[in-house]
Amino acid sequence: MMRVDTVGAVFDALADPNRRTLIGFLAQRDTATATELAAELPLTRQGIAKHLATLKEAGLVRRRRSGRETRYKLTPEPMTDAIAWMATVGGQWDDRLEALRSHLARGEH
Amino acid sequence: MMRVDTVGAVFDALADPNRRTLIGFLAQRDTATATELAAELPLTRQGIAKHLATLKEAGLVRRRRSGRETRYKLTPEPMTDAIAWMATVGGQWDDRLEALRSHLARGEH
DNA sequence: TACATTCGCAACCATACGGTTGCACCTTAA
DNA sequence: TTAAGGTGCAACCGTATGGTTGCGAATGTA
Repeated sequence: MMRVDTVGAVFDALADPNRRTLIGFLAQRDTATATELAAELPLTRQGIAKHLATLKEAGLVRRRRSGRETRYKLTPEPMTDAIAWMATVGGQWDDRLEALRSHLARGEH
Repeated sequence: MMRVDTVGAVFDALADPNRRTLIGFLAQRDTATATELAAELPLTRQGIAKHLATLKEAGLVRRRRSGRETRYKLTPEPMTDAIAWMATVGGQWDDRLEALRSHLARGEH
């Protein structure tokens, strides 16, 4: 379920280093299960599952059950909202961010 | 003092809604003191000061003492690092982020 | 059927964190 | 010199959060 405060949820999700590591793994492997990811980090499967839950809460990941395993996939679209927020507040102070803001505003997608 | 893990510090700083509000205020007022900002939020001056401290820890704000007051100014440059991280991990999955990544990689700084 | 995987839920624990109050220190103005 | 405004530091408190263990339920395999 997508939260109301997308930007807040995204920043909150990305604030944890383990979660950022998980995102890094998911960026390479297309899809993974909690048990698979637990083999890569010094965390229990349950710990991984919790992190994946908050990532899903932020809309950064999609769960799909297939048989007896649930596979997670990265869905980084909500990041653009967070980026847009940063470009907005920082745009008038930083040239690079202003360039970014106008770039996003130009709607080149 | 600028932290080693810039990206982590930035996400951590932006994860708190009150801190995002503070950044919003600083984006409009150029510079402000903790007591001034305390008048805008339902927080004590000390609470504001703490938040400003973590913002400074992330390099998002600059402190400058002038007489008996210390004024804070927004320095959003570190946000570009955070944006770059998102564009990198999300680039291969999201066209908008990929466009952003290549935009940043084109070296417009 | 029986057994092994894989998962989700719940309880639990320690620590980090947001927020407050209290107070001492420095700077400006009377 | 006294008083007031503005800060910073430290102690303190409650809750949120990262992390664990334990266990029952569902799915796949021998």
